[in-house]
Amino acid sequence: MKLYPITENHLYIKTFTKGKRAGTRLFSLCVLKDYKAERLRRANPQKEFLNRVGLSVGKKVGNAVTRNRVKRILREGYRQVDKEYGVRRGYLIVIAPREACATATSEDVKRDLRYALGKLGMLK
RNA sequence: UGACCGAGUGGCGCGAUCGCGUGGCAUGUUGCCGAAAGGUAUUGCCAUGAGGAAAGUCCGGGCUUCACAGGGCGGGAUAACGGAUAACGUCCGCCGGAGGCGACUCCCGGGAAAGUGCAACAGAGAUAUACCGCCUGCCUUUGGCAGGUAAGGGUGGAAAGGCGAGGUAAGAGCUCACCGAUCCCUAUGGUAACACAGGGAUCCUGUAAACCCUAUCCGAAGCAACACCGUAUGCGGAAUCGGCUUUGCCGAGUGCCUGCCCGGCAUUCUUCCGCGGGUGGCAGAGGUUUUUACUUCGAGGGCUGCGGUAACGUAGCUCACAGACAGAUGAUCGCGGUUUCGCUUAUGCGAUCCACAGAACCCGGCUUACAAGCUCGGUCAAAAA
RNA sequence: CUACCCGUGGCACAGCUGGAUAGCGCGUGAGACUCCGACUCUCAAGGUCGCAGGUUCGAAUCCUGUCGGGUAGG
Repeated sequence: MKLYPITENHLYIKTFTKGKRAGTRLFSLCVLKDYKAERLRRANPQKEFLNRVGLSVGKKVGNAVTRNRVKRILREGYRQVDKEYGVRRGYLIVIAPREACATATSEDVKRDLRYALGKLGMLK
């Protein structure tokens, strides 16, 4: 199950302003229904709905090495949560880490992701 | 043993599971996005996948385009000397100066005698001067006026090189000896800067990291360069000329060469330019080949030999090494290593730490950041022998 | 990638070109005024001029390097 990134800036803005939010100590997470989900489903050979995940890591988090590490841990955490609990498909998900994320471990990130996604009713 | 100086190395390792980028082979769909060019998707296997600074973007080059014609002005950079190099503002050696007991370190190190500018306050006076003082003359003699003087006082960062003798009314490089500084000549050493010795001339404040002068070098822009493909529907901008002796010439306009001028090139028509898409550039370059593959070259890496004080050069062998575009290296576990701490006779056990930091066209340097650990060479001091 | 700007008391700025006093406003503290506050007035404290080196008699200012922050263009 590969992760599809969000590549357009306007989708980030739209998700932040119109989507549902859930915040934890480590990050703030926004979810919005994907209008192009049907098209993405048709492009996929399995004909499944997909989630597009965007990571908005600001310069406040740290230097380039730290920002890359935060993104890797978040992707790994999302992958494991999706594998163990199952995330509902057809949504745009934007995750904006806070500064505390720079020192967090992967266990912390996974736990917070599960909490935030569960709060928004995204888990099956 | 302690303190210190210089140079270099190093950048945690191995294994298992899950996951990611790129390339290849197979598998698989005739799907999805797009006007087109083109792009993209499933699964499996194999290969491969960040640094010494990838960073800052401070210099130099390759590469690409501009018409890779020219001249002048302007602008920028460098600054003892010799060498290395593709090139450099880099590196090596060396000279001079400064610092240190020493190993050694530091220095934007041309010209102030081409010209201009500036030097607050203090001081009489800041590039030219007479406040006190000294001397001479005159007068109406507690003193005043005129002239001479740069020795002494005081100010200042700097006051006409220092000191002694002669000289003088008093003085003064005014003259002379010695010393000092700058320049020139000769001899010796050195490729040279320069050193040392002798002779001559001059002695004139500092500042060029003020303008400037001298010598040398530099065309401009940058991979968002640029090339090719596509250009449906569009958006923005420029021009739609004039005269004559009419297949043309001249003027004018526009665009470009260049920041400006001269000079030049293109164009003047239903056409040109810019923007919006994609692929390449892009993983060193060239050649042969349908591909695979082979081979050559180089400013690539490693090892060895030779030359050179060194930077470096050269010969042989060997290796082939990331390439994205929301941006790929991570997570978990196990074993081991390193630092520190605690317990322990030792062994050992437990905890802890492992930095700075992420390629974006590519190289050579500089600068900055950096946890331990390790190696080599040298200096000084103390003690012991 | 290229071009450029700014770092000065706690805060926002001037002074830099053309070198010689570090200054203004707000804020802080004390005092005066008032029955008490506010306003106003007076006084005071508070500055390695981002850092390091250099030029100079003398550097916030000039030069070089460096650190941090920011702007514009394609």
